[in-house]
Amino acid sequence: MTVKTSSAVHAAGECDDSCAPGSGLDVATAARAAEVFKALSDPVRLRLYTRIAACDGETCVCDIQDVGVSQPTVSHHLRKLREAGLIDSERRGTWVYYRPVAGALTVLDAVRH
Amino acid sequence: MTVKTSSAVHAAGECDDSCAPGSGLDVATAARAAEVFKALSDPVRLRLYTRIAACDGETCVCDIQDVGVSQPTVSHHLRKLREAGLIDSERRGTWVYYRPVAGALTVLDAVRH
DNA sequence: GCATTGAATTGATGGTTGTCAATATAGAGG
DNA sequence: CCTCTATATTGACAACCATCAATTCAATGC
Repeated sequence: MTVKTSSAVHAAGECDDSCAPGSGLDVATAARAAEVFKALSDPVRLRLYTRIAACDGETCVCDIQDVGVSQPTVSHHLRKLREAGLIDSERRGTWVYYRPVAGALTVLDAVRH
Repeated sequence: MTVKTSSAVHAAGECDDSCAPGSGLDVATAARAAEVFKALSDPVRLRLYTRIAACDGETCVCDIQDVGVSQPTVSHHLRKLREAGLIDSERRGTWVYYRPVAGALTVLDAVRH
């Protein structure tokens, strides 16, 4: 249902559900998708992730420290991304390497309708 | 994270930037994209948006009140979505109608690769 | 005018978040 | 052993957020 002229489309105290009531995401999908969106909702975190994801291989943490925040803050954001399942880390000697988790962003397609 | 064989890839005190240093989002784009992600980072807000976006036309607020939270909270979330530029509202008589802003999600493509 | 209904705002509250300084942990190399 | 360097963790603090009850605003109808 689309247009409704300002004439009395609605009965008293009742409004027509013009659009499908079951439309939109279900609760479970919305919860999971919201987690991913939340993980990417910070500018610093977004830049960290896109830099990691831009690499086909892996990225050394030492290469992505220049994002304007302190080292502990970078570590904090990387942990958030890891907990959200967007990236994966691996220690090799002194350095730690990060790489994107394949298919982690497919949940976002649920929004593109 | 799993430990791997430690072959000395890095020289002492210096780490190779194997990936392009200019990769990832620039500061401005990241800031804008993060706003959109943040607007969609709440389960309730996500369901509200997807229900509005699922409609080709417009959606009456009265049709999307059943998301498990109180009426003021729904209004609060709709305001957030409006401030983020994702939806648009219009009052017609007693009821208020919402519709998605076209192309508001194109920013998200910056992350998909 | 008054009463009613739908939606937005206000105020308060408990919880979460981003940030940094300080500290801890882990490995490499004496 | 000890020192040095690279990440991670802890603790603290201000800012923000999601939620609801109470109230206000807007429009309709009597």
